[in-house]
Amino acid sequence: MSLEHVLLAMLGTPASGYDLKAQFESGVRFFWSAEFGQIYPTLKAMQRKGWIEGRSEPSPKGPPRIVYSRTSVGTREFHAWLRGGPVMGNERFAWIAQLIHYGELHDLDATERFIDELSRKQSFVRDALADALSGVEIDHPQGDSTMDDILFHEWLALQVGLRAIQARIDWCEEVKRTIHARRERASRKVTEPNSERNGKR
Amino acid sequence: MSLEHVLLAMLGTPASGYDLKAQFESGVRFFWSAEFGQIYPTLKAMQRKGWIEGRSEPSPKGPPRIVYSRTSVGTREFHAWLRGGPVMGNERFAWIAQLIHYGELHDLDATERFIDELSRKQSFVRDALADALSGVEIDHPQGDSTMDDILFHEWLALQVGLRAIQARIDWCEEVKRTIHARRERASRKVTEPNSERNGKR
DNA sequence: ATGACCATGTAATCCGTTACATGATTCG
DNA sequence: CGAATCATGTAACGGATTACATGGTCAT
Repeated sequence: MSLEHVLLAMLGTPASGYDLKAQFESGVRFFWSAEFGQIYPTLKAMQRKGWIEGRSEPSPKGPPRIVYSRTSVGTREFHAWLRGGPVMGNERFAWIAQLIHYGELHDLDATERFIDELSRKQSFVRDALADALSGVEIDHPQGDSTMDDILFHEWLALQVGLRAIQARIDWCEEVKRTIHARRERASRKVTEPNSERNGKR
Repeated sequence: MSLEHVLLAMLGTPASGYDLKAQFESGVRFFWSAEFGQIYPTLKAMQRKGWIEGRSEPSPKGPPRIVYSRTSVGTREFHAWLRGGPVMGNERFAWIAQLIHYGELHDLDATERFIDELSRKQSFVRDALADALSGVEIDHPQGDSTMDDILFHEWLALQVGLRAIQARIDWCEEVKRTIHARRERASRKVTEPNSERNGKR
């Protein structure tokens, strides 16, 4: 289970389940997320395994918090997870599966709307990532040489996230132009039916 | 549930559960996949809803096949799914979560090995995607103008998949250079301790 | 006092993987 | 004969989402 290891990673500095959820919402959310319904039971399971330990602390607002921290066993487990090499999940891209079959609609306008919405949705994520990245880069205008190891790796992760999403957005813009040209050709075929021959197979 | 809709999309041409699994293995596998254990029960559920209907056909090799095809109800459901706009799942990238926390190891060699393996794994997928794409493009050297709607959209999907993965591979290569420079600086700090002052925060 | 936020938790449900069971055909 | 491929299915398990329950504080 990867969630256990992701939480273990975040518990390098002690935090409660509530804190961890908040961290998912702000920043890590682009790469991973989880709901309370999964977080709380998982933390208990990790505690049973001896990877983390929790102590109850009074909270100024609301009920007492349970703040978890990694044990030495947990730290060893976490480092083993890192050194085990990249964990590549079977990612599922429903929107690409949709696009593959969009041709069945024979409606280029619909395809364009689809690409437009895709572009807009991804731009939101891109903007958030770009903000996070520039937050790091204004503090370190000479690049990574002034960053410590922790920040350097966080910066790398932000970079690769931004690159991949920007590549998809660029592709969206390019496809819009391709669609315009294709629609041009299609309408010319209708208005001038005595041209060569239409490309239907 | 997206799997139902993905199967529905694929059943534009009739197929058995076994056929659908084979389609996942070859091509669609980069964007979506499913196991028999999920495919067969899902097909039955879709049949109960009236989205598809199956008829048993004798098979030359092995037991009789159940070939499913979309009903008109299923086709309407499928088109509604397409027109509902891009379905963006909460993608989970465990390897980015790993990378974020890799700084804790304070071991640049380990980071480099991680990036190397990431690059190699992704290159496999890239090569397969590139092959599929060139298969389309050697039949259509003038670009999309000679493709019908179906092929055009399949070509778009292959393109965006390739672009995104290539962006990540390019980033890997760039990071390797960054790491070399960083290691250079780190070793110089050790051999010439009387330089400016080291960048630890 | 109403709603927003703090904080933890359980239960129902669903999605997905793995393992297993069955049995026919074909090729070496 | 044994292995590979064809073909369908069930059961057990694990992972993830959603909904619900509880109850405190704080600001409007």
